[in-house]
Amino acid sequence: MFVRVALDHPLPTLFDYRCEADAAPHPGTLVSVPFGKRRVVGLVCEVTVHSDVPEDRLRAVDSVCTACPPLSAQWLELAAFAADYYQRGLGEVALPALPQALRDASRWARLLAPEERYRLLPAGRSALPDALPPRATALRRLADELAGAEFLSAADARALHPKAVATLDAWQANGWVALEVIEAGGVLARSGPAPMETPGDPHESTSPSADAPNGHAQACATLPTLTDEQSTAVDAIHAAQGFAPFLLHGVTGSGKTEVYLRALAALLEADSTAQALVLVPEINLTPQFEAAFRARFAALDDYAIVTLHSGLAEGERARNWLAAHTGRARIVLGTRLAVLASLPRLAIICVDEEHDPAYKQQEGLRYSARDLAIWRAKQLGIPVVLGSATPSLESWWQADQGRYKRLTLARRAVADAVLPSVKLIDLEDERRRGRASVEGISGPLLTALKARLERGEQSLVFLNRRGYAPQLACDACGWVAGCPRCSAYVVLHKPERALRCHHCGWESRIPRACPECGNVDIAPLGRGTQRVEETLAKLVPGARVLRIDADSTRRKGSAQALFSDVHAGEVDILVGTQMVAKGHDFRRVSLVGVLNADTALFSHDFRASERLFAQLMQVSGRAGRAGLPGEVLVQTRYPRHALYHALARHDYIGFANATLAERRDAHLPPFVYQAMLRAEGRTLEAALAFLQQAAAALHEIPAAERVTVYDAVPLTIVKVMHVHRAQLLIESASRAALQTTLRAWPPMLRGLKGVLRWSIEVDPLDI
DNA sequence: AGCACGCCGACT
DNA sequence: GTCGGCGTGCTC
Repeated sequence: MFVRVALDHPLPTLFDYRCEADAAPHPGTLVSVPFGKRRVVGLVCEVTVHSDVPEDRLRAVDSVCTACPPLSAQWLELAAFAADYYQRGLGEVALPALPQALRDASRWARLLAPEERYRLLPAGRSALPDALPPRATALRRLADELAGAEFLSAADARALHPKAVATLDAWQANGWVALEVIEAGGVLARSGPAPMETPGDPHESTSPSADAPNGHAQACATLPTLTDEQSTAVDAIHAAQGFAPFLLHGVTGSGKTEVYLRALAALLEADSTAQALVLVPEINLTPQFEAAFRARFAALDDYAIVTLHSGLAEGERARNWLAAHTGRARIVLGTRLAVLASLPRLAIICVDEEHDPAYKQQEGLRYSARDLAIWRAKQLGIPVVLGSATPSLESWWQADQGRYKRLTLARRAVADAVLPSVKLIDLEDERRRGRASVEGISGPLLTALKARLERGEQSLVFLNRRGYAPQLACDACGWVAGCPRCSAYVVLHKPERALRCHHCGWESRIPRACPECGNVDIAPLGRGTQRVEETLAKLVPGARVLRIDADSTRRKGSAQALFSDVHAGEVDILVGTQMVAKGHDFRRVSLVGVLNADTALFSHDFRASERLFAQLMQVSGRAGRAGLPGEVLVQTRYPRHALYHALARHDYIGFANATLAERRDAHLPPFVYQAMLRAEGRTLEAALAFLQQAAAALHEIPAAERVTVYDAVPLTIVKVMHVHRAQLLIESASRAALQTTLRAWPPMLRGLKGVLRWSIEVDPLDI
């Protein structure tokens, strides 16, 4: 017997291996096979009695993974669709979709072994670390690890200190920690009391059901009353038969989450094995959703609700993935990678903030999790709910065409909560009146910030640029600090006293003088979050200013801690990048200030304004969610720009319709379909030459007659890590013509030389 | 993608 | 005389 195996490898072919006839694995099974000099894990796609590969070149399957039941035919079909659509090999799609632990044959046995882990109990949280001798650094580190994560596995503890497990057993005797044993397949046995809600959890104080005792019946008693709009939406989803895509267009704070919760509850109650998939755009949003889902579905056990995202430890990711795969998990909550999870009983998919660009994977297989979610729903004949206050124009257009059913939540769900008032601060006008901004903060914004501080309300200042200043420049000769590996300026990071390249991570110390002319008067140019944080601490005396961005949340779990501080009211002014704009339910924020948004208005990227509008609507939506009157102040030099006018009127529909009309006239997506060929070469010339040959090769593809081919151009950041990059855009009004062309292209491209790497991206977001 | 083989410049 | 640069080619 032979098996045809998909491997994570750029060639799109399957590889044949011999196997024993009586032990032939089913399709969908993981196997370990010899490949060249290595052993790799592959996925069995077919079992046959014949192979075209000469006998002497065939090798035998090494071992078969029994820890994991075979992936279903439907899942293989999903992987095959994604591979075909995004022009990759099946193995390149299927294997990276699996948790790393499953791709390492030496760990298969341990996945079956029961796992022990320790969880810090409230008693331990208050007793530790004061009970420890001040110099017991190893013990303190152990306590820190426990406090910093939900739990600590015995293996991790042992890695920390050889005697850690003995210490943990002693702490367990004290009632400080609980030992949990997870049997294979995810059965949880506890040795201590059930863990309490962690203090500082955002939902403990705000969600009435969080305080309810366990049990579904009790939780039901405290369900929030639905608005008429929410009821209509829930009823429509509930009544859906078969494949039913919904576009849930709900203004910020209109209670889209409640609609997901009700839609899920109906399906999960009707079928005790049904599974639901809920996607969120950012890891940071999973804790808040997880808390809401656990509170609502308290009757389900711990493993019935699992998260899947790249922030999980490998072991936990494997366990959660297996829980989904075996059907034990009823609700899977995750980021884009969760769309490729194996869910044998999937009955509904919700995609929250469906417009968010984060759903587009930007390396490796560049898939759109939202688009794959819709494909999965269609494959299975189930409902899919796309929620957003600012739907992507693609989805909005689908709804216009009647292909998605539109559900509208036009009002905020909390009684008395209305949409915030949006005011534009004309920076030119301020300057003309002699009221210059101080360090980028205009007078009206400063006044508003001080007023909120006096009233004990919180403010959020949004600026989509991290670091201290985007450039460090010399006044005398015009030198600007650049990255030696990339064609980009380096960003000044003041707390770390470093210059850092945001494209490759290169870092250096801040020079004392200009390396070109020796002038010591080099100065930061422009503003990032660090600089604004510093400025606000100076300008608003007494305010507790907190910055949340990719730099301040680099350490694992720190984002959650920072957000908890905001929810607990320990922060007066929150400064942040888009990280703070998305989805968070800040109850005490009544003012949102937007700095420096104008740059996106005149971008060459035709999607820049759509992104900016969505981002500003999102961040505006953080204000006034709990009934406080909310105010949004946008600093701009173009107060008459149509985008800002639509923002001030909260007029997504007007913006969407106008922008769609422009796109139609300009023959841009969603009215054409696009694909991008990118090439990386040692020189720009090599990359461009490759793309020109690639464009010429299109003449040999008949379907390409209906495809428009643009000129090869360098990327905006031409050089990253000493590699030069260029791209070639092709598009067609016919999806089929584009797909046929794309299928024929890679074999030709593989024959071309002179380039380090090339890749095709279908439906690119960044042009 | 890895990982080999293979052919030309700076070091013990 | 070797170590090691990355160009080319193969993996059932």
